[in-house]
Amino acid sequence: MDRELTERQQAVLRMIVAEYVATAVPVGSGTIVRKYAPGVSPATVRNDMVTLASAGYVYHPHTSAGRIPSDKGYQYYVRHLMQPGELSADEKRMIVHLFHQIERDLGQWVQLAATLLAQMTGNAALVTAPRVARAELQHLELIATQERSALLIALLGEGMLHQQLLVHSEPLRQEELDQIVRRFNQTLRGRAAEEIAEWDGARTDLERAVRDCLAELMMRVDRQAVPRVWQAGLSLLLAQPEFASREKAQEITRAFEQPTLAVEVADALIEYPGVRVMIGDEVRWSVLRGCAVVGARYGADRRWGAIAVVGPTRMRYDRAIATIQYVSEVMTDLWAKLCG
Amino acid sequence: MDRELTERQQAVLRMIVAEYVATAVPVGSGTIVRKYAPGVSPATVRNDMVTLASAGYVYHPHTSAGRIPSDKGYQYYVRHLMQPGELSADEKRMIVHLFHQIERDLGQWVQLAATLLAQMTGNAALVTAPRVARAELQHLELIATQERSALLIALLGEGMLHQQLLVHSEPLRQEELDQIVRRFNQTLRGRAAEEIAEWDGARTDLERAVRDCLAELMMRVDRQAVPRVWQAGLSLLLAQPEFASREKAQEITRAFEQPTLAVEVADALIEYPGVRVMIGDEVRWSVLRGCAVVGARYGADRRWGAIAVVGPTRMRYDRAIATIQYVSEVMTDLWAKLCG
DNA sequence: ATTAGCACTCGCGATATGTGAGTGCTAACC
DNA sequence: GGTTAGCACTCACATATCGCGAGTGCTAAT
Repeated sequence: MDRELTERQQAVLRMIVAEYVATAVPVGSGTIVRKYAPGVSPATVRNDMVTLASAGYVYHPHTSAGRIPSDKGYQYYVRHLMQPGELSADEKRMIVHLFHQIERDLGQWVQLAATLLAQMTGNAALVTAPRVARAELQHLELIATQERSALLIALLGEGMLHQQLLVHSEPLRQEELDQIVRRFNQTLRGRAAEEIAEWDGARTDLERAVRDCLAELMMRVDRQAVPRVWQAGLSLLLAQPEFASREKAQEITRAFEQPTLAVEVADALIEYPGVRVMIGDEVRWSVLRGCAVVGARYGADRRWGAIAVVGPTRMRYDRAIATIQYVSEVMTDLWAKLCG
Repeated sequence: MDRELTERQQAVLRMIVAEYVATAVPVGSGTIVRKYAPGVSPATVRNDMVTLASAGYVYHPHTSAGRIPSDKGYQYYVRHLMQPGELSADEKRMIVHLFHQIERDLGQWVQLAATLLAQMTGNAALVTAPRVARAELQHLELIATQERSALLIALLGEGMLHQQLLVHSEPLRQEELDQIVRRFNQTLRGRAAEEIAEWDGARTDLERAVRDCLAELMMRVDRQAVPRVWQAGLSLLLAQPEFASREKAQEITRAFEQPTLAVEVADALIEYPGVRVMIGDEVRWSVLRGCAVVGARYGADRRWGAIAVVGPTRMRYDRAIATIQYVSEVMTDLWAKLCG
């Protein structure tokens, strides 16, 4: 069953994938001959198709229809047949330009990445902000807002700001807070949530309150499996014939509404370097049944975020891979520049 | 044409709206008699229906179908016929509880509002973070991150944090930055972007760089018509029969993907106090054709955010209004507590 | 190994038909 | 005058039927 494919069988599979990705219509032997391989007879192509079908690379929805690549067929295509795509110089310029335009606004470029990926690939995109396994304090600030309350701001190891309200029983003075901030920053830099919670260097009630508030914030960040998530391009997905039926459309929309999905996808992508392609049963999330995911991590050190394109298995893999590859590189560079 | 409706005609309109909202099926005279008004004959109801139809409150899709409320009919219903709904004590408790659970995480409760509104009304929800017409500096912070770059953090009048990267030609020392921060906070508190840009109190290159960076950030906030926007419940909308067709589904999905929509809706809601109901042609955004919007502002002073429920005109208006009413109150209280 | 020939399959769109919920109208009724 | 029974009429919707044609699988010839 699983014996080697001949040259021509591989070519036929490649053609079937290319044609089906482009048209979403089952590909018949006639179409192949007409468009791709003049000089061979349809019957010959049909014979190869039978081989491909019995090996599980293609199938037909019913007897008198053309062939459709199976998940296994797409996997084989991506691994052995596809010639790697490359973004045009113009596109690369545009990407770099867009990212550098908003270079200074840390919050926005993750959202830009999602929009960009969606537009360039014609599919939906998921992007998560970088996350560390364990939050470490990088810098603390306290701002008095009302008489007895202050805003506690923590810059954590992953380079993101987090905030929490601190309410105290006594009136607060900004100078007092500044002093505490200075001491805490000197002493607690690089510490994790538990270490801060157990730290016994707090001398006053207020210091203890700040310590507890900070520890609580960091524990929340640790616990919270939901870093900030961006997505884009759901409407592009709904335009694909795969999601023409109402159930499918609702299913995918619901899937995109739960932020946990993006987080789980990101967790998988963060494990290894490089672009990862998941097709069919390789996509382990049941809500994404029938979808393919192309993604990669970005960032550095142990601070990784993830970018991904989600679409039907009938997808321009070459383009998706090239886009993910390039955007993740640009973001990694930018990230290095931004937070050392 | 526009003469007063009789008691019974009003009752019939109310029944048509109630039944159509519940079932989404055109309402016939038989159904009305069977379910709501035993003792009257279908012919009588039909006569009233003719009156309602010629006054423009109802119509039928074709001759031999039941009646459907028109936009005008819904408007009349909301203004004259509907008995105001009220959330149950349990629901109120739940809302307050959920908001207080995350009370201290300023970033999350706007998102919670969206999810909550969507779930409680069965429609999509839009929520914008509070926004001021003109950004005013409340507090500044600078954190050295790399040798020549620092993170500039500004707490602005609307109570939200904004950040921007500051890159300098000379190495930066945190103590130096702290001094600048102290001076800037004393001098520039309450100032707007232009005032800061024109401020000539900066003495060193670094101070000038900080001033320019801060002014740039605040101008960006001013310029940027896009405050942070949350949405939820799109999948609930797609489950409604109004969006069963592919075009409708794509149209509404695309509408929700552009953040400008939420901003424009919010701008309209911020103008007046109280719950606002927009139906049919009262909804001025073409992408929301055929939709109704129930929304209100929240916050205080000149710092308003907006919450809104977006659904088909066939909507449980009583419930939507009660929910918006209550949630906006809770959020306004919370807001007052959080940022004075 | 390749190809021409051919009978066969079956989804799809077009057409026809029956059904029934619901209407509008008229005339009788209270 | 408002209300109601009676009745012919309308029209979307569901179901059944049918022809078309793209595409297959098999066989036998090259």
